Amino acid sequence: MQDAIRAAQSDGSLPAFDVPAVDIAPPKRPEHGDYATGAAMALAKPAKLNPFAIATAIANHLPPADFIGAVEVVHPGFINFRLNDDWLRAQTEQIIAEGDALFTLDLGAGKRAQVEFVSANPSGPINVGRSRGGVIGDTMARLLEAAGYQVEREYYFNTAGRQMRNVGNSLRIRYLEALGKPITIPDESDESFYRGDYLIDFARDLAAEVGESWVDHDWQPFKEYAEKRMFAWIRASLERVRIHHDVFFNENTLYESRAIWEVLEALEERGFIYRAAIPENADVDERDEADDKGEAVWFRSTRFGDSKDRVLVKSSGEPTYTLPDIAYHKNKLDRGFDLLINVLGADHGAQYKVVQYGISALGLDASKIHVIINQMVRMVRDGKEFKGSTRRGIYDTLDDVIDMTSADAVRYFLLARSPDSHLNFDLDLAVRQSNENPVYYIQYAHVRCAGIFREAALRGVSDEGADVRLLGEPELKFLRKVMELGEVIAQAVELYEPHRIAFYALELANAFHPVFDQVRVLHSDVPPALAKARLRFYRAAQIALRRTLNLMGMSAPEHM
RNA sequence: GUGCCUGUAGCUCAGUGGAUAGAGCGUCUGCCUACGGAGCAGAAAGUCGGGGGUUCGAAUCCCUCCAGGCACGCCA
Repeated sequence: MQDAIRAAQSDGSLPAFDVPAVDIAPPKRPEHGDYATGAAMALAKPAKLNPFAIATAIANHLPPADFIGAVEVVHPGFINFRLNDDWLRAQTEQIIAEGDALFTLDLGAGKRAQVEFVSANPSGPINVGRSRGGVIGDTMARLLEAAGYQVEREYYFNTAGRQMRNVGNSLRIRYLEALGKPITIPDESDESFYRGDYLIDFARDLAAEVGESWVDHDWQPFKEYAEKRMFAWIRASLERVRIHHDVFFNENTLYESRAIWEVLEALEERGFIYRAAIPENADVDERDEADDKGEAVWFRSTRFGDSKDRVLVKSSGEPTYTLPDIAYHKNKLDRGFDLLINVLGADHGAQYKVVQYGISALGLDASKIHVIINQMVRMVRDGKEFKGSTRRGIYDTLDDVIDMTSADAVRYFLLARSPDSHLNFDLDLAVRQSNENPVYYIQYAHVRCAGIFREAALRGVSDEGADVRLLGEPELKFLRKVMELGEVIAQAVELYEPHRIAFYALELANAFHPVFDQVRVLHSDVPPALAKARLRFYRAAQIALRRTLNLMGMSAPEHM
């Protein structure tokens, strides 16, 4: 397109103006072609010509290409393109040749990307809310791989804080309980006590393992035991939905390596640090409290537009969460990734801003870091929201939801929404309609392909030596949809919107089923040469469907 | 109160400044002597939360109001 505009300018068909980026996209209505652009309308002003004349000039200067069929210019100035039918038929062989690597792009060739997601501390089983970030992150990673990136999946966690100490203490109480020792379970108002049933199970196992030998131990070994068990559980739950991480990064290593203190020094050298009891821009209320507090170390985040400065080191000498968070992101950048993606729940969105300010304050390139903030998952049952509680037998753990539906359904449900959209997970619907949801519609398309090949094998029909030029219009319609996959991957990666693949999958299945209904392979009316060609087509279709399912981390079943 | 997110068909949600706003589910009407009917063909169903503005053109960008969610600690 841009070449055509330049060519038109150079021979005087169009006046001189800066050639803009041109959007070409499949239009909503099929009669408007396979791809269309309204670029001429946008150029009307700089070119000082009417849009139809511009569109005509561009169309006349388009460089020849074998994949372009008809080009038409339509009032008020749209240019509509149609793919060349023979080129499209030939794509059948191309799709089969590419196989499971179908539409692997070179966007990220030679580049390394890292996706950090889930990152839940091992204090309890993973819930559906966190799993949403898990599915988004893993799908993003799969899409980045398809775009050509070398991808690392990372899980960041902290086991040194109060949260895990409380888990250790809670397990210790349950352990003593399991041994029949006199103990008192803290009441509901004590939020430091973890009430989940799983700690009772852990305690029983531990008691069986070590007997009474731990009765005089403090919380520490209990914490370590719980941590080990919890991580094994979380990893196993994630594995059920085909999520795994390459690197588990312990925040503690940033303390051990003194990395956090180096970051603090660097910020200080750059003038972003001061020590005071209250922030420099404190309001009246805070001034009143000044006497009660010792001196803390502050980060001048207000220089970056933050509403207030942030404490990095408390008056007790202990760092807040913010300091290691900044150090962690510096660490990621130091590891030389070209692209860093961080999948966070909405409840961590504000904290991320401060990290971004910290990275900028260090003089590092914050533009390599991209955050996908996903909104909360609301669990709904009987039309009402509920908060999950394993103890009370109300399900919101990933395991529970998988058990009630399926791993594939969970992946699809959690993926098929814009991350910005609040997600209502209706348990009744997920359970009751598990056979009616889009997951099965998509997978069924793949199953139907598999069915054809089973039947073809029985009847001794093969696609060897097929002539794809025999394929008809219904098949071409489906191939046009397949050809959009590359653009879907590119957009999902460039916009950090992995949910796009889920909607594409539905469209692909939607394009498939009518063809299946209409285009028979193993029927007496179908001449052998045509049957071969059609079988070849279904082989390509199956590959495209499987590729799409794989990108979503879903299985491509042969039977249902 | 401030910041971020959301508001589109009965429900759950897509939608890139473009042409007549889409899908799944639900509802209604047809289609099983053809490779799996978990399917196909079709229909009904919309003040794109309200109001202004920018633009040749707005669900999309800007302002404002309304409604809902999340976050706003020397917690982690």
